[in-house]
Amino acid sequence: MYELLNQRIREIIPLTDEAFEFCKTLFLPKKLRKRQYLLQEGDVSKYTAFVEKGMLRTYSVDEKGIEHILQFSSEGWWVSDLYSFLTNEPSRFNIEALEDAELLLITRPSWDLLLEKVPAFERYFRILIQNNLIVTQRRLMGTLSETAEQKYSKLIKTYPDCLQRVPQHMVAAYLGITPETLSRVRSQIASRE
Amino acid sequence: MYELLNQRIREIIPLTDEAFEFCKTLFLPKKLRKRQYLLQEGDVSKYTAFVEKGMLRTYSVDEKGIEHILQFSSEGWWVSDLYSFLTNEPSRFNIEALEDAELLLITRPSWDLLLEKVPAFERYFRILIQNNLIVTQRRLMGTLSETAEQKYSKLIKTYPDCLQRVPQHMVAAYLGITPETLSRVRSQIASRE
DNA sequence: CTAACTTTGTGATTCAAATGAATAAGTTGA
DNA sequence: TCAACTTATTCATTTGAATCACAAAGTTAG
Repeated sequence: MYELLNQRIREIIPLTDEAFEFCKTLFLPKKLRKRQYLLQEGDVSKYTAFVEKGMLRTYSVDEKGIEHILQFSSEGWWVSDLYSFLTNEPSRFNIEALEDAELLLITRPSWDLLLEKVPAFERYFRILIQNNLIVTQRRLMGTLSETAEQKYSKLIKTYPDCLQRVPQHMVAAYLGITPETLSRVRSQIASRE
Repeated sequence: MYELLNQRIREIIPLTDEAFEFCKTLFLPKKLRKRQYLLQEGDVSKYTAFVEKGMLRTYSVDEKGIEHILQFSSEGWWVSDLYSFLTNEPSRFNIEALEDAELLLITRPSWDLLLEKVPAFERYFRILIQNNLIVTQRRLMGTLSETAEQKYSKLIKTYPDCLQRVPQHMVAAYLGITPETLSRVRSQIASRE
């Protein structure tokens, strides 16, 4: 436990052992069974979580009852509803474990303390959020310009592993297409080879 | 000049006058005429710009030649292609002045220096990027779940001023719909009142 | 001032993907 | 172990928005 967290942080910022020991004290280990929720719509996102093991999805449900997936989070990634975590407003998102998962949770007060006591973490989170912004901007532009097939093709190139672990109808909910369309796209691609 | 920058920074982080004086030395004032480009596709984004005056758009052109607008930037906002600025890779975006504009430019080396000498700026940019990520995530989810009319209605609620300054076909390119569809949506909304 | 260009609005037609419906295979748990 | 649920596929039909085409009003530069 904590090895992956340690490793991921040190890939981005240098950190003394002492600082990491302090960091560790702020996290709360938590296990989730498949289909358990880290966050449900209407609740406040009390924690930001680092994923040690497992796979989660962050999704919202629109007025027609259709689910839309914001992101999948596997080992080494962070997950929360940033807006709710920062403002204490109720979240519009659900965060659900798709596999049994092991998480490290940090509360808002602990997170503030971490940023205050170890200012290098301002840089760490700035870079993390920056990278997230870049991929989200790209996904947004792709959503506006690409066909269903192009979106799927790009996804299998970028995250081939994710598709092995996630059911197809959730991949469709991530791409913003119906499961039927995804099924058709896949069979078309397959027939061309 | 610099008053707006000063004000916007101090809304988010406290800063000594000395630190702001240093900060000022790192920026290069630049005027753009309407239709001039700050960045063109294929070039590296050498600068991040703070908008003192005017309105710009950041857009990309897809393989069919259709323009898609990532963002509009008016007074008090920052603009650049973050990815290109950080990696020195050629940009896929164009940044164009929609009105005569006054900018404050900062290069990557100066930006690094600013972060190094005044670490509070790590926090400033972290918060800035964080807010940008939140609105981009919302826009992405809206793109996946909303109809053309819902997207437009939300936009006029959120940025009513922007619509006064930007031609309709660019609003359409921002929403990811055609100018014809936008025209129809507008007349439908108007006829309902 | 006016010709060229930009911007907005409407109509007819087309198209990609959604919807609705049915089936079958795979998985889960009592 | 077998019923209940989940998942993936394939069909016919519908639909929201794109595309094509044109007109008219507004703006700009020489």
